[in-house]
Amino acid sequence: MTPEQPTEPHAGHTGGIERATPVTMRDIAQVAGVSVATVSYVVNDKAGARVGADARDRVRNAIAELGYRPNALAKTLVSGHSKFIGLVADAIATTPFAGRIIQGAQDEAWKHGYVLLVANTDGNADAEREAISMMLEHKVRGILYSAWFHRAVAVPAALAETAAVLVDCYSEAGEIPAVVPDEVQGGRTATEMLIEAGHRRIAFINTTSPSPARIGRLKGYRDALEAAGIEFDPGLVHDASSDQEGGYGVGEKILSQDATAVCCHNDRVAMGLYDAVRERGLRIPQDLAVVGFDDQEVISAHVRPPLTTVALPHYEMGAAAVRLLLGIDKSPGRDPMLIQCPPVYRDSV
Amino acid sequence: MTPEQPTEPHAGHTGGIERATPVTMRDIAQVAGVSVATVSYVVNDKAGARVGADARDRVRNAIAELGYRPNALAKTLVSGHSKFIGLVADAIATTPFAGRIIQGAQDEAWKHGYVLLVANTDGNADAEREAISMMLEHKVRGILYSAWFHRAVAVPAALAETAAVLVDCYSEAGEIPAVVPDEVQGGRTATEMLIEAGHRRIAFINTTSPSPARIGRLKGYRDALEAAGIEFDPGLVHDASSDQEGGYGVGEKILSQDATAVCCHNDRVAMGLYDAVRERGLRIPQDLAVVGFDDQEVISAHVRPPLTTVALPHYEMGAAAVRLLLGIDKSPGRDPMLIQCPPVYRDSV
DNA sequence: ATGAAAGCGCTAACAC
DNA sequence: GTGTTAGCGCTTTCAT
Repeated sequence: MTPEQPTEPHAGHTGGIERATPVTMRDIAQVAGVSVATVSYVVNDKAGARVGADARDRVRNAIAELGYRPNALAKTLVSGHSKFIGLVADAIATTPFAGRIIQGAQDEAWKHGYVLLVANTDGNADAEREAISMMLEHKVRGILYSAWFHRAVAVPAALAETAAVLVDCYSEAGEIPAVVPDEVQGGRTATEMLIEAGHRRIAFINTTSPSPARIGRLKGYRDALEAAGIEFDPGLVHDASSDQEGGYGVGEKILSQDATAVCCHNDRVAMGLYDAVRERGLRIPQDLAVVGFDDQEVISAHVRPPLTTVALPHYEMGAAAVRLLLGIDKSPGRDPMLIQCPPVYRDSV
Repeated sequence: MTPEQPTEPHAGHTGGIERATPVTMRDIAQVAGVSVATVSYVVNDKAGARVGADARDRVRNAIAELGYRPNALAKTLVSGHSKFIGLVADAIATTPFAGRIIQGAQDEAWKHGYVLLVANTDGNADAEREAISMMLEHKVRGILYSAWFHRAVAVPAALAETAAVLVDCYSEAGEIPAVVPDEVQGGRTATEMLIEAGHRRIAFINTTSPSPARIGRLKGYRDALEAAGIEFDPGLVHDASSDQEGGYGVGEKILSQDATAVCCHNDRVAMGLYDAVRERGLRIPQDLAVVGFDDQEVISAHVRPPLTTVALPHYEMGAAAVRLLLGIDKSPGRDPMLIQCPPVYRDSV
């Protein structure tokens, strides 16, 4: 050990729970009696790098002995690009939905050697700016900007500084690629499940808030009706807030009609409707067939009877967004990429 | 512009959605006609660095003009420590719980200038090893290892290589600091809400799976009973699976007893119990008062009547873990740090 | 008040 | 086959 090579490496962090001992390539080189270049070659299994078997072994041993970990940050400095993908979300915790986007993105990113840098912003513009700025400073490969429910968003200007993909949201201008659920297909699928079960008088509970879901799912409903030769009856379409209370509230109106089935805006609405139906001593699906939307598992899989529904493809959107970002999938031009909402068959139809 | 300074910066990434133009400190220095050292000083507002007002202005202008962003990675290389905190989760998407841990951790980390590197492992040991390894290579300040429900875990060996804190789980050996919910206090609080409402015959639905929750909450229940001078009746304690089906299943048994109130293992159990109660034409809370546990908002806030419950402090656990990791809070020795489970008053009591 | 230069850990020419 | 060396973008002494 030469005197210039201090035994004591740089002091560890102070405060908090501690750790020290950063073992570097130089340390390995020294112990193995080779140059850092050689160490680099064996660490990276460099193709076309001719390293002697003995040297290779000595390096391997030294690595095992000293517990060497390559410094990904230094690597990044050299190569110019990091293995980070940023994900800015407006509400990680509110619903399991954001979680599924994160998981889809993370799994797909992982496959390609990338890691997720996540930031929650609660929709706060300042937090958003800061988050994006921090990601940019960390030289992310790109940024996924996600919303927890499908809607148009005002894209933060800083996003233009890097590759970006919108997840479960889109920019009206269409300047940034987006991945969103196929609401129309979802609405159609939900309705078809009912039609296939023989229903002809199918009510539709729509949300009161203007959104792609409101427009798209209704269109899907009408498309399905039309395809089945069933005439659309506007009287069967009801607006309600998109939660349990909303579903419970329109229950009476629907039950007083001659509908035999209902498409609900989402699972929560269906859950409220269940209560209304039960209160009147009626049964699902015998007296009224119900289909939900979202496949919010805590609800749909466990109400009585378990709810037949259509799943919102959050996981797939996260994954697709990463593929788009990485150039593995091709962007479908200026229009958002539509992800299918698959049917989930349970017992309410 | 000297010939050695190519106008065209390093080629951007290829494939995927592109971006280029990494503006460096050298570019700024050149444009501002100063040295990189000076640029560094003004960028970091270095205390005690004497920079002329004119030079400072020129640098500022150049930064604005060229759109310079400091390279956080290079900074890290120099300083030795990064601003990353790793978060390894076993199930980001399954429940909103993991999301709340992430959010708590991320908010607290953010406050101290740290960013979260998240990895999902689905409980897969290989994925876990890889995730931790990747975090170590990125020289994280420390790692948060979290479970989505409170339990003992086998701590991956690699965790020993860095600062680590367990979240919503603990190691039997106690070698790593942990942050967990105070199950006993939670059980006591739940029971007290009932006692305060005048109930004396209080049933308790426990989970069938062995866990700190199973043991702790029951103890809290008994503590509360004892403190109120109510004798513990083992016949009032029922085991059931910890979901809606479980709650529904024990409903009949409980209703056939003379209990006037029930502590449920969690909100899902309570939701199932609601169904059983309703089926018999009984009302909550008039005929039976119910308290849940977890405060799983989609359920608790929206069943009819809204459920009085006790919240699992996921957000706080995430935040506390970060504070522990950073040395802002002190670790309570070998025992896990207990986080309070606060009561949430709604209408089922 | 400002600049030159060393060096953080690593990769990739290019020597030998 | 293996070593030397020049950076990657930045911070920080130490001169000037």
